[in-house]
Amino acid sequence: MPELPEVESICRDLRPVLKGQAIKSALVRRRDLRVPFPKGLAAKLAGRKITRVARRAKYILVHLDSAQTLVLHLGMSGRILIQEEDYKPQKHDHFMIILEGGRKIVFNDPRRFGVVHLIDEDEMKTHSAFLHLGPEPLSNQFSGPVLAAALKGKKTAVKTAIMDQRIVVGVGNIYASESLFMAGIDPARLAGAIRNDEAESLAGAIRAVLDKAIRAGGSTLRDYRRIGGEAGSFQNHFAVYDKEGRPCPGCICDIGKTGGVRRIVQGGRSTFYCPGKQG
DNA sequence: CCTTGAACCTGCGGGC
DNA sequence: TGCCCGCAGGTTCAAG
Repeated sequence: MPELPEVESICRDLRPVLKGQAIKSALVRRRDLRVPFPKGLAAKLAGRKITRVARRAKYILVHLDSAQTLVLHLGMSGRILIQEEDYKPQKHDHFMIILEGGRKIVFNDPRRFGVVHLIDEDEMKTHSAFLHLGPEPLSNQFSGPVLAAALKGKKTAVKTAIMDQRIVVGVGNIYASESLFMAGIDPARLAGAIRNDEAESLAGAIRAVLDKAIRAGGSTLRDYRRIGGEAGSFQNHFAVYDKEGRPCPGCICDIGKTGGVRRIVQGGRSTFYCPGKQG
């Protein structure tokens, strides 16, 4: 489900709700998601105060006054929803934090590809989840030259490469297709064959697409919601994702000839592109 | 080291 | 109606 824009939107929504709040209790309703819940999680959260909420890659970071950080990953279908005191757990509500005052922060994830860690503050760089992450695309750590260097020598398709979290974080299946369209690059091109000027354009496109998507509150296809249950709206602005057979925006190609937006499978994932603009 | 493909899990929509 | 298939915003692990 969530790529960087969705996770960032959730963090921004969560920040004013959680910052400075004390945790009354927590409820763990099954022993694992993709990996087991941390041992003694509920006991370690009870009584803690939340100091700040941040994001790294597709992880939500809830910093606590115990010099520990609650790390949440939403996998494909995860949601975080704010509920009031009288809320009763529903299907796939696996984990819940109850704040002083009664509000509940609910982690719901049908497919259970999500992850919850509790790590020491000083593990932020050494923990296996963060060890091999690439640069944040919206930071000044990321640029055309940085991307060009990371793609150099890679034998995978450029589309697969920009979804590799070691190259750049936060880009998933939707925004990979959208960024390559904006940059006018054929997704099947070999990463190692991307020229410097193309890497420059692609880096800019990644930033622009992610930024626009954040401002739209992310993309809602099925599972993703804001913390109040509202949908994002960037799905209304997709150029190519899930648009097979349709013309791309402002298309000048002969649809009768090209067949419009094309869908291919790369690394087991759907890729959408315009054969005219990205040929 | 690198690359690829399968696996993890539930739900939904389409075709028969 | 029911069943089977393919498909879905991600990551990890084994095998080549």
